[in-house]
Amino acid sequence: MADIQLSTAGEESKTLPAGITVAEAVKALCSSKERKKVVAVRAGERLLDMSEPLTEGGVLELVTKDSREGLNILRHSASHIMAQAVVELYGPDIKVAIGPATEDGFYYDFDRKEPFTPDDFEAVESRVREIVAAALPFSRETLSRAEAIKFFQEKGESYKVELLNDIEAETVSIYRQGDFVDLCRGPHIVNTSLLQAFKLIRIAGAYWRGDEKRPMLQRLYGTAFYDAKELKKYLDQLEEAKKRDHRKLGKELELFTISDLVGPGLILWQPKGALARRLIEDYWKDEHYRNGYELLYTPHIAKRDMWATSGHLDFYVNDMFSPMEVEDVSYQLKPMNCPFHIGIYKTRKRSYREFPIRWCELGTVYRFERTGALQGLMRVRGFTQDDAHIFCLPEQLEEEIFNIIDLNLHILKTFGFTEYDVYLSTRPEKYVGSDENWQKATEALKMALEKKGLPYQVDPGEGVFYGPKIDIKIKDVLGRAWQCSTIQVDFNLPERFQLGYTAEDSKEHQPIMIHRALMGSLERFFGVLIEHYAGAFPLWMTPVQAKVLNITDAQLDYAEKVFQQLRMAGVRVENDTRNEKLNYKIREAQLAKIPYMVIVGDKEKDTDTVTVRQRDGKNLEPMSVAAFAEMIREQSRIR
RNA sequence: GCUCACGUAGCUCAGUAGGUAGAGCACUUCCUUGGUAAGGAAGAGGUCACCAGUUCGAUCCUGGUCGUGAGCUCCA
Repeated sequence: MADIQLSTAGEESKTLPAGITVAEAVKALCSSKERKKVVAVRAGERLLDMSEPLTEGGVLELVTKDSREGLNILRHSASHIMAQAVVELYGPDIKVAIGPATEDGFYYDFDRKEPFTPDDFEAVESRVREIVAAALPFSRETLSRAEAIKFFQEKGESYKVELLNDIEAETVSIYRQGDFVDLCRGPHIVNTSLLQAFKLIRIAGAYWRGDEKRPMLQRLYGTAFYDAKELKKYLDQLEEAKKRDHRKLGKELELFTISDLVGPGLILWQPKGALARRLIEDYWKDEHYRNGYELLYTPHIAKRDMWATSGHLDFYVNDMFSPMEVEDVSYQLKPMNCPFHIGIYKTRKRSYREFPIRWCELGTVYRFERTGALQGLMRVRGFTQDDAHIFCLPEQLEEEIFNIIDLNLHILKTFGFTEYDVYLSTRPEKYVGSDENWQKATEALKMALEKKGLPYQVDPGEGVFYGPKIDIKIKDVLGRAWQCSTIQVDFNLPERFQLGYTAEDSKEHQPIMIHRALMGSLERFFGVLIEHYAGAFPLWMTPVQAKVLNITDAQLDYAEKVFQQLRMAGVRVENDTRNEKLNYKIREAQLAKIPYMVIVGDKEKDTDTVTVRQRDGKNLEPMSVAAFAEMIREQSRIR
């Protein structure tokens, strides 16, 4: 065979014999240190196993263990190994479906009559370890689609046959390790011994191909890393996330509750949570006032006819609560605030001179969610949107978007979120509005993002049917992403409600409408905040800033005086005058994550001072009550 | 909604070859007046989620309902 020219990215090419395997090529091209980290290579579009022969010259892009892709390869292989273990353990009456790598691990779906139990974990894990110890090579074979269909049909693997029927290519690949054979594009690790750090995480049901009309399969989730330390880090992070779970902290800190009395997905804000929410709302309102918004209030129900006009009955009924009859008229609990704001817009004729009109509302909406979807504060049936609608001229669109992004990032920053993923969603298949408008609006969103210098990803076709949108997913302190902010251009509602304004030409035109929410849902955002701060809120939004702790009953009167003085100075303060030891009181205040403990004993009483213990356990120098109040005021200022 | 698991005092959890229950914390009272993460004692508190069935008898077994969790689906 002839020679071919191969090189790795950025290096000089070498002449090597055609038909050489990837492993041999890598050996020839890379240092031994580099070589150890390589698990596959990318040649053009394709990822290649180490064992694949190279017949054409070109540039090989190394896929290393420390890359995302390299990790995905390991995890994908891990799913095959787990499937092998399961098939070997639970016999021939089990069918395998699919087993890809995911964001933080992998899964494999099985069709098996008996449910897996946590006890099976042990068995599967130890079987996996045996397979790993056996260092079985992953071998790749290619065959025609027809051959593959025949092969899997004979094995009774009907899911694989179905997959094959949907594949268009005439040649497919299968991978074999030991006696386990799976339809797979690859690539895979060289042999099973590379799987050194793995763990089964959980069992769950999953529909075949995500379709609830099709059979429910059993999905085993696991995760894998090249390095045991990485696995430990991941498991520790899961542990940490569990500690921060807003449902757990919400209960412990008495922030919110969900009661059987009231119903699932409906949030009861307890005094401390309600206070934190008020502080968030006040901040939000102030910030909006400063940015030229006007505040609105609108009701929770409206005539069903309105929802017919708005189009919600056509495209949103499944997410709405059932209607109610009032004096023979049908009313509807609101799933969105927009039509109400339109009701206010339509109170009189509007002039272009008024634009942009910026109206905001903390509007509580109700959406029907299937019981299985509900989750703490994160997914509920009644929630408050920090909503706003901006009515503007086409030429104002870009600047308005820019201003919204600006305000958005500013507010997120105040809550400690400075990292985000930004997505621009473009026109979906089903849409309303003219192509020209879509293009203009998408362009305006894009320009605003670029002017702001925000890196973003385009989500083609993911826009809402009525207009393109920007979504901002914030990253919390554990690096988890939460979708909160959304900015959407709407061509639909102005048309449906026949909105107009008189332009310079004294003719009627249709305004552009922007919907946007920054925190998204106050409930969910609060949930994210609880987890982000692990319940230890910053001073400005913590419900209790300080707690007065007296040492003995001898200081009861002084403690009361200090407490009153702080309260009058605007400090959110509590007074713990119970007949308990200081240690005990400190422990409780600490667990309640109160930023400052104000300790008053005889020493303080005699000198008219307080000793302040911080949440981090450090003591401040004794100071006057006035000085402490001033310190709190200073530190509570939002920058 | 679907699959699996779970549902015992305010909270965290024990428990019972099926004979109507227990701990720690919290709560109340008393003793103690103690300087930086739990002082001691006593008391009160539960139709063991709800409804049916099996049984002489069910918190425990069976079925259903409701709720919770993990996913699927969906999304603020």
